Amino acid sequence: MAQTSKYIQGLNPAQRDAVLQTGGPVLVLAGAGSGKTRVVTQRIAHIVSKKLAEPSEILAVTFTNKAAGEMRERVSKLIGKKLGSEVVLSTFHSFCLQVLRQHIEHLGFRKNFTIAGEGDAHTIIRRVLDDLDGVRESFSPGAFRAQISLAKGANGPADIARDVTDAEADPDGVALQDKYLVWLPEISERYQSALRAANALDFDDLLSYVLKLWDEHPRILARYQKRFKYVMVDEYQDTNPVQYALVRRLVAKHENLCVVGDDDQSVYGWRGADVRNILDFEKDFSGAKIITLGQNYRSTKTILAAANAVIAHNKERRIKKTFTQLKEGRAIDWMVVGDDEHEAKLAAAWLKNVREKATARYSDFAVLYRSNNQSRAFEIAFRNAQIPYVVIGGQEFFERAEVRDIIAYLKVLANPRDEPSFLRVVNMPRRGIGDKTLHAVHDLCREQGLPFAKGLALALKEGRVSGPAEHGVGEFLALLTEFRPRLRDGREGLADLVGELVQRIAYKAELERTSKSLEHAGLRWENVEAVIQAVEAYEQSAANPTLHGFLDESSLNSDADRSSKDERRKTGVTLMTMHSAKGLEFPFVFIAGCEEGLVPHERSVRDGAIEEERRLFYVALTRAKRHITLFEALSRNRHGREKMCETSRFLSEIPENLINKRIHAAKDMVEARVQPNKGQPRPRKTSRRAAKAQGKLGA
DNA sequence: AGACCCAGGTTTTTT
DNA sequence: ACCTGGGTCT
Repeated sequence: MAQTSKYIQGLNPAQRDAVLQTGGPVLVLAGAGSGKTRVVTQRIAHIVSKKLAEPSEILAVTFTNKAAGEMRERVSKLIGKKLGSEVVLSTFHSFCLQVLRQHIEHLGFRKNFTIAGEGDAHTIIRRVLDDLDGVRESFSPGAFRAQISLAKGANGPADIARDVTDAEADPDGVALQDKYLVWLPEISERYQSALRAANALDFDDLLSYVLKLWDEHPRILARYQKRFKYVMVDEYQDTNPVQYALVRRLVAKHENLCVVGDDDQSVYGWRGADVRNILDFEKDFSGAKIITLGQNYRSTKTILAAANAVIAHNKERRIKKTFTQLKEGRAIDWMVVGDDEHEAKLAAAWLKNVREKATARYSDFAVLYRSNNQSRAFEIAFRNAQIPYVVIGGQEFFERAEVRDIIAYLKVLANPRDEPSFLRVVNMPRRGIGDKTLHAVHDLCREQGLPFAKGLALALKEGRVSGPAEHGVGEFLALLTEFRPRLRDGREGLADLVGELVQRIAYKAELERTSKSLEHAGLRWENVEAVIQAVEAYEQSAANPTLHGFLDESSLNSDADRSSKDERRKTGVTLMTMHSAKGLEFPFVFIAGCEEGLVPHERSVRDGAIEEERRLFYVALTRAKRHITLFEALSRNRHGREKMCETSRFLSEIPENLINKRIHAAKDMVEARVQPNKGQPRPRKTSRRAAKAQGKLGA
């Protein structure tokens, strides 16, 4: 140990290599459960302790705030709180936001720009489509939004242009659903200029504008290159082309780049992640060292063998051997059930059974499914069986209408040009300001390049606002003029001010007026109170709290709910999608809906994305430490129709000796299965009832 | 402005 | 089945 760092103790040889290999580009291929986070954190500690760099000269990038938080905690445990806090450890987006808060004026934005969330982006696109004849009727805003985001993450507008030229060159070759590509450049351009006019950036802009900044201002880039002697990227298989380009620029000087990831766990291709980044690493960074962390510390031999066998069917991958020294464990159980209801009921009974036999806690179990709507049956069954549970996913806190209302007020106060936010609050609560007034003001602003609030004031002064709107406009302007300086000068508490603002607009009364029931209004009011609490929490934690600081944090932290969910996860069964399960582990994992159409999903089959679906199934399997139960339904309620299902192809890829198949469904249904589509027509109810009756025998 | 009705769509999610 | 969004009527 004489000359090695104390931070390599207790590591296996591969992990040690990864920690010690600090110079030059390194790819750490970290199989599931191979102690990846441990390697990254110890590597940072090693660099600091060997004085290879100051903590502030190390940049570690993750994808989620949660991952960043956990990593910071673990680094702090190793090198102390003070040094730990100096390491630049953040998500791609928050790192880029910091860069832009300093330099955005080079790109023609004002320093007080706001971030347009998904809701804002949607609103802008809707308005863009309204201005274009005939587009709104044929296409939904969502399709454009998704496509624009993809293009911006891919390589900027150039990619859109190329797609469209292809489409125009061969109009007949374009599938009907791709016809909207023709509209894309126009809409994309209008969307971008609307954002620019609003002095706002969407999430993709945060990244691509940093790239632009660095490319147009090499001296700014040089400062960052010089500062960050060591750069690490977690979950590298999830990076998109823009993120790849950012990393590439940043490390061009020192070339001390360490990326960590697992190509077999790349499940975000549909949102722009490019597996080639990890597959081609040594081509992109010459002289790269590749270190494989193959030892799995999580799962039994059975589970790992099953997962390995499944993933071996993929062609596009780096072959890596993963192994475990843990014991054999119990065979995987494969439950064949009648339908989705039966699936959930059997799962509940089976769960209780396993919990008792293994003296496990509810929190040791997770139910994983492909799509969120599958949670419903489990929620009902678990409630009936008195099994505590938490559903992860669904609507995010900051996307709820009442929360967005309050945030929109704050955004307008922070950035008077923020048009989507402005339009959201100008007549909320009702002030008699309708379309007529807004159109007039909008034109005025466009003519003179004024922020909305200024335009509103001018319109009022010039008598362009008439009738009931006049009073309302005056009231609204008074609100802005009063609160803007008070929020800006920082003499009063932020949370207090927000509370006062909410009072002033009589928001509680507004909720009571617009809600279906008083109870519903109460729930929504709780969310408003939660916003104020979030402001308070931010004020406590930030060194120098500002309104912008809070808005930035809440934009980039849409999962403010997360901590409360994490708390509840400690007491109950976790219900979530396979995607959200990535990075987590549970002693007992139930995988629901192992059928063609769900895993792999029918749309992925159509798009030819089978390998990604297989990786998703692999992720699901490798979440389990002790035991997996697979559920397969013979028929399933899809969009209100009962449909016969076929077994997921992935189940046949698991060696038979690792599986214990049990048929719980009614015999006649199993027989009907032999010829799935030609089976004699049978009233749906009958088979359902049969399945239910049989369900009681389960477990 | 708000209630009501019909049509369409429906994977995965973070920032 | 269920939710959203848009259009229409009061």
